[in-house]
Amino acid sequence: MRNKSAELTGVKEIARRANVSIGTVDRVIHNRKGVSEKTKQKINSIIAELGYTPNKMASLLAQKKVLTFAVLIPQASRETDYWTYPLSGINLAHSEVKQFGIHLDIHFYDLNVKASFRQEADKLLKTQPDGLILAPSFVDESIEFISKVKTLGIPMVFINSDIPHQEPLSYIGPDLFQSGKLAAQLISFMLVPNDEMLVVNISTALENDHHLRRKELGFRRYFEEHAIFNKITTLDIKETSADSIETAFMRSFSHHHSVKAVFVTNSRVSQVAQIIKKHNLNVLLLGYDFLKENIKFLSENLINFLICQRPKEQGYLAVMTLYRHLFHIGTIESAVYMPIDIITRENFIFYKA
Amino acid sequence: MRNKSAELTGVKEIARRANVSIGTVDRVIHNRKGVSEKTKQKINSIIAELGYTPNKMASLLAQKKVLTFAVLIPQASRETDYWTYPLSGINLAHSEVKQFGIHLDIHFYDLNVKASFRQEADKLLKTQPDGLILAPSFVDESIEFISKVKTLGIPMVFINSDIPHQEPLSYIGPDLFQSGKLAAQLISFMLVPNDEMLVVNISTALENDHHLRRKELGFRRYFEEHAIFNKITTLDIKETSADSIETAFMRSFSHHHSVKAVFVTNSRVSQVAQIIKKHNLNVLLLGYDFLKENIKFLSENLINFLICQRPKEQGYLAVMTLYRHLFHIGTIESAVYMPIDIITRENFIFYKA
DNA sequence: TCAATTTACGTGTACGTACACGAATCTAAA
DNA sequence: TTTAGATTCGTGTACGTACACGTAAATTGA
Repeated sequence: MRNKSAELTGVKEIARRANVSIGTVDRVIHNRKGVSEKTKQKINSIIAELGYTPNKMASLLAQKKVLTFAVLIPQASRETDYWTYPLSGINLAHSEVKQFGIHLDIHFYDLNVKASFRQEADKLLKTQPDGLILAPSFVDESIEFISKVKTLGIPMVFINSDIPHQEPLSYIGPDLFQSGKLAAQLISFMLVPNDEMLVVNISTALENDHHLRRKELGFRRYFEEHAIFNKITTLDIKETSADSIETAFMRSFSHHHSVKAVFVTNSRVSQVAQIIKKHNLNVLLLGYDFLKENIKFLSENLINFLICQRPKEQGYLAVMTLYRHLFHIGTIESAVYMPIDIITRENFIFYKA
Repeated sequence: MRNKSAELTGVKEIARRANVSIGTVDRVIHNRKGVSEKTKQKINSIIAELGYTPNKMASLLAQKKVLTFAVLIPQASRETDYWTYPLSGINLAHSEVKQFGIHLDIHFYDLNVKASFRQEADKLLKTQPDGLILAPSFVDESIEFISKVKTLGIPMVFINSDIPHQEPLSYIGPDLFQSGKLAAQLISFMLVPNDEMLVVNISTALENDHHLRRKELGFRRYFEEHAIFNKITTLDIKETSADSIETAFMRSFSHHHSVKAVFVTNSRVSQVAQIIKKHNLNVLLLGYDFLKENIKFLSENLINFLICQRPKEQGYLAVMTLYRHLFHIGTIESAVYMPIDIITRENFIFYKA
């Protein structure tokens, strides 16, 4: 006898108090049928009285449960290694939970090829995963996919971007509008009357630029709210080759004589930094994301601020959220907006992307 | 037979391959004596070959292990509720790991009473904890305590501040010097020639002000490195009553006619904000920590930047680090420097302190 | 060489839960 | 009353590991 006293818990004790066997208690706990209403109530009341919570370790052990989480996110590309960060967060989390029998089934799609999303999504569904982590970059394709997932009853977590009215288990990612406001505030500190600003949205025609719009809206809102009337010009660039960007940017820049600050609404800010360096322009430059290229220009002082929303932590939290949901650990928040981090030359070395 | 095939792992399989019983394998795994060198080597090589890792669930279940983590941190006080944040992180982590048999034994000391540290430290040691989380605010007292802890072989994590040459399992907290540099950079954006700056260190005589010095050093270093020669004045205030601070601050302020920015090196920045509000002064104000009072002034635009180092996450990580250490999950880094977060009026609502 | 140790190993039970199987009781139709 | 069928419940084994206990083999001393 290992534990002398205090055998206050466990199905055995419940069974003893209810004058039934542990099998019956087990049935009640898992709402299986085959128990009379009377004994079920009796057992439930004892469970409540004892504040019984099942021993996870024993439960997992007995179940020999192996859960598979499917992941569907963009492939990191030559253009940007952004998605390596969420991926590393996902892998980190996995390394912590795999001992509890959790497997990962990771699928990548190409941000430039919508068909690849469909293809991987279908492939993924066939494996019947127990949970899904999705970066819903393509809106229509995602909605179609999500409806299938929902009918299968697979819990789902969105990361990086949300899609309205889809109600996943949880959304983990940024609040785009607010991050635009923050960019505006940072610039506003250094603004004097008559300074102009440039908002640069760079994306291929294929990509959904909804994200960028939200940021720009937040950016402009800030100045409205604070009654700051410096001129803001928007520059949309739909062709992402270096030359195209340079041509478009320099044309716009030459039209506006007192541009003091440039706000690039996504991680392509390094391409603008390159141009600024080449033409030796004197402007404040703000952009997004902790990417190698961006950090390079940040440390050269060509980019002044990077706004970042913990891509690695997003991946980590996504896995942990599914894990916690399926193992009934704690409560799950339906949306986790990541902190909006400000990265500068002085703090980037401590940033854990 | 639940698992049809793939019985590739587990002590049983090891035992089978080595032609021994699981008892012998068990002895080898736990380096217990009573195994011949030959079979030990054989078993070890099979373990290596199989890449065997013990099933934590089964192991914990069999051990019926209950681990106690002792925590020794300052009591949150009227002056500052800072320590409620690390505490909440500790509790959050606990809620996630208590199902694995981890208990917490939390002790608080009074930052104004050194004796309370000693007292609680002694009390704590008597309970023979399996791990310790320590905020070593008082240097000498901590060193004495730490040596006792070390002789007992109790793994230990420091949070919030470090003590050199003590080599805990891990240090989790800020890099003070670097955060001072960041403050300097933020100010430098808005600086014009002849602007002056004020560095304000507020602490009781009892407290160790080593922290504040490190930040000030970083702050000054930034300007040196960038060859910026605006005047910086240091103001040390050793009496923390509101009146004393106001008198000292206003005296200094009136001596320097073009103070553009004030850098308060700890969380007492709200007291300075109060003065600035009262006297309607027009200066940039930077300080530390996500406290209610500070946030109030931040949203009133009286404080412009708060530097924050995730106190909640520090507590969370401390518990998780001990947990992971004792359960042999992953590898433990000897120092985890928290990201240096910049909090402004526009992003504070998303900050998870 | 034989007993007394020591060394080396095997066996059995326990941890708390899950679940298959089967036994007992009850209900209702013949 | 008999019996088929449903309902309600108990029993046994398994999950992978830890550890106490017991036993066989090797070693030592005389």
